[in-house]
Amino acid sequence: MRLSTKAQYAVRAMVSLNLNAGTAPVSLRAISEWEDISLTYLEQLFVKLRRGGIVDSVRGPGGGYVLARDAAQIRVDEIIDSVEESLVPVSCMEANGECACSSDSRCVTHSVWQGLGARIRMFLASMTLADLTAEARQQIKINK
Amino acid sequence: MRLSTKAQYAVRAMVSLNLNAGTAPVSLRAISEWEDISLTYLEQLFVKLRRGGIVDSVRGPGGGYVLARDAAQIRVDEIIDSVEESLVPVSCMEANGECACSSDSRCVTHSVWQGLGARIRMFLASMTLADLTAEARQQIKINK
DNA sequence: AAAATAATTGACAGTTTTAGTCAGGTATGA
DNA sequence: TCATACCTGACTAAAACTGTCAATTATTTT
Repeated sequence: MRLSTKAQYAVRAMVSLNLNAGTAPVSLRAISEWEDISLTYLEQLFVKLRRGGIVDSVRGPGGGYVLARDAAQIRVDEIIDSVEESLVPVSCMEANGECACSSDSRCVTHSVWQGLGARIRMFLASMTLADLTAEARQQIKINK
Repeated sequence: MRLSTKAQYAVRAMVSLNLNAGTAPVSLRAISEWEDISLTYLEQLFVKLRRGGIVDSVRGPGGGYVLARDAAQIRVDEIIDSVEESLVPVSCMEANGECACSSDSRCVTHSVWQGLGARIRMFLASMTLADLTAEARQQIKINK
């Protein structure tokens, strides 16, 4: 029941992006240094985040990435969805909650996984990037 | 964010065991046939379930496995713990909630994972084997 | 126009985990 | 003692994870 580092990195990178968002776009190189994540790996993640409508890219010198919309409108589950990490706990079950199993007893236990998946989704959908960023600012202030 | 098949199989096998529990112990061979799970794989799982205090084994001819205590006293999270599937969503975090990370921003996102882990645990701890078995009986009745 | 910057893409590879199988050994009841 | 059933450890094929590398395209600055 592990969340992949891909998902963890994506969320961290997004917090970092928002923390350092000024008037100018933020380059992946900068995030790479701040967060100590491989630049090329970040590139992979941000391609997906862009396709997912989470960020917009700005090309050329001084370019980088900016939030596609307000941080308060970006939910954590959207970030994880974008990098293609399934939040459904079992493989045979689709995002809509349907299942293609034959065995009876198997589908009984499925109600458990289905309920679990719904809780996970609900929790991650209840948090926005703005929440996390505010928490991060608080944390940094304490550590000073 | 997948639950391993190990955990899924363990829960299914426990439901099957409880469904078919009479006066005699239930053999793994029987569960293997009912649930279409490899016998040797089941053996691996039940060694751990026994060590986890979920089931007791009865050796010799006519032997098999029985519940170590009443089904209503066996929580789903205990079953999953027994087969050694971590319910904590990130690797650096221990079951106690502590984390050994250095980066500040990383630990900010950790509060998210920590909260998520707690929800998962809470949900799975709220369900007992008796609940699942009752649900299974209901399901079987409907399908008839 | 040229150069520099930065995003974009696709192929590839090492490592780890998963999901089992296989070959035996050990304890128990009939 | 013999069949049954549990117990153990080693082993393996396949998949997923976690990146790296090389090359390309687009944009802005000089």
